[in-house]
Amino acid sequence: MMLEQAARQLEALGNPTRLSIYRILVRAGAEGVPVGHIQEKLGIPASTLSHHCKRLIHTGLVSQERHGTTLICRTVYPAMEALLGFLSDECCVDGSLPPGVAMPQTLQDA
Amino acid sequence: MMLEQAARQLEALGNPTRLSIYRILVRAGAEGVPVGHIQEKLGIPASTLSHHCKRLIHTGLVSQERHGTTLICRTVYPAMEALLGFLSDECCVDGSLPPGVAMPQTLQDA
DNA sequence: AAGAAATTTCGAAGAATGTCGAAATAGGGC
DNA sequence: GCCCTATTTCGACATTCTTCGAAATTTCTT
Repeated sequence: MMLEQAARQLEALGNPTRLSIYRILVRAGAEGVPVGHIQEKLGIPASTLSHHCKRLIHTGLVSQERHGTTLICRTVYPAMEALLGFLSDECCVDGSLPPGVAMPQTLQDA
Repeated sequence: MMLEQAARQLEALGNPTRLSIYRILVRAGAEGVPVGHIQEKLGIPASTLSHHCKRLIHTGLVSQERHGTTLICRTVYPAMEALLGFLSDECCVDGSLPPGVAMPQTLQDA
């Protein structure tokens, strides 16, 4: 059930705070970002941040590495690529639309 | 805040049942799929399915069209592309990894 | 207009989330 | 060993999900 895994990761990203964290990490690249820096940028309590980080880590989208007293978070790119791949393959997109698709209609809300 | 919108859509996809629904719709293409057919495939109560469909529709990822007594659901491809675009741009991936990324490490769990 | 078919809306109940402060842990430096 | 910094863990509480049956709605058919 690859779908279960994908759902867990999508759910993890489906929270404004966690998506913000993830974006910060992706943009930081291989260097990674100390938890403390993320906290400064987001301005949220450490306990809340820690909770969200744990959730991201648990799904395999993010990894952590200790450097002295600071914990550095990093995007796990293969995981991200796998997720995007799932959405593109299992669910298509990438230009090769599924059989019968005729360049769809627009719609924006929420 | 494009991020808010993306988070809402990711959250919508971050549920196994809804991701299954979405996958069925994407694979069906422009034809779309009647709610009843989705119910048969998933084998869940109509009220539950209706609830999940509403959620997907509310985020703009899915649209509905009436055909007599049946309601046909369809993927809103532009929305999907926008979401994938957000993940690829705001968060990169597509080969053009962010500054400093050196082809990452592996990691799978959860 | 009556009846049947396809879905949605309406509660309700239990499970899972999101947040936050206080207290506990891990690592380094003196 | 003690203190300081960086984070996590531990409740706790309010909010939002998830599910489902029963009843209401919409539309077509006769």
